[in-house]
Amino acid sequence: MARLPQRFYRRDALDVARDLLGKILRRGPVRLRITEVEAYRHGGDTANHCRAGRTPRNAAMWGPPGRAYVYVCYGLHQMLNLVTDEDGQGAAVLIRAAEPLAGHDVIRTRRGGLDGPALLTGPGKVGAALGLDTSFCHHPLYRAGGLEVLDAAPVAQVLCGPRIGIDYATPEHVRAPWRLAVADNRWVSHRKTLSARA
DNA sequence: TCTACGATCTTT
DNA sequence: AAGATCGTAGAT
Repeated sequence: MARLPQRFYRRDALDVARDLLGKILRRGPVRLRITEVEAYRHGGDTANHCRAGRTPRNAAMWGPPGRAYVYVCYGLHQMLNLVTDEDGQGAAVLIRAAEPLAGHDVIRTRRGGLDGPALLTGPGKVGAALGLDTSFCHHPLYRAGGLEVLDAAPVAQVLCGPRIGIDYATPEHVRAPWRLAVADNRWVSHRKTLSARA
């Protein structure tokens, strides 16, 4: 399948998040099917890294869309985001989980190789599997080479629920069901707090 | 400079 | 239930 064009990302993060489910992340021999995502939206989302304005860390998140925003969490996890919306909005989709399709022999986690069914459920594991670090900030995902996102068949049924680890946000945004996941798939974290979505 | 704190993961 | 582990942001 072809790479997703830049215009795919140039709309609201929640819409992009929904349509990213089932798409393919590729880096070299490694291919991962996206199974769980979170939208960090423009317009006052108090969980969004851009909520307090532009900083050196979040620079890539302000656009242009279709590029990577990677940041370090808890000092050790490399978190992959795909930048969305128009330039200057400060929005992105966090990749929370993925199903390994190819490159199993190359995929690594913090503990070593791919050795169990629970792996790649959690954003830190996705970043490790793709060997990412903050130097991937601004990397264009719609161009050939390095890290790419490929088109694939749409997902039939989607689950949704509140985002994980954002208790610092306002109650409205803590509750917002902006975490989306592929239904009936084992590569999804925090299943208990997900439910059916229209 | 100093300090507090994570869009987490693992082990206990 | 809590420790690991360190870059970032905001305060000083």
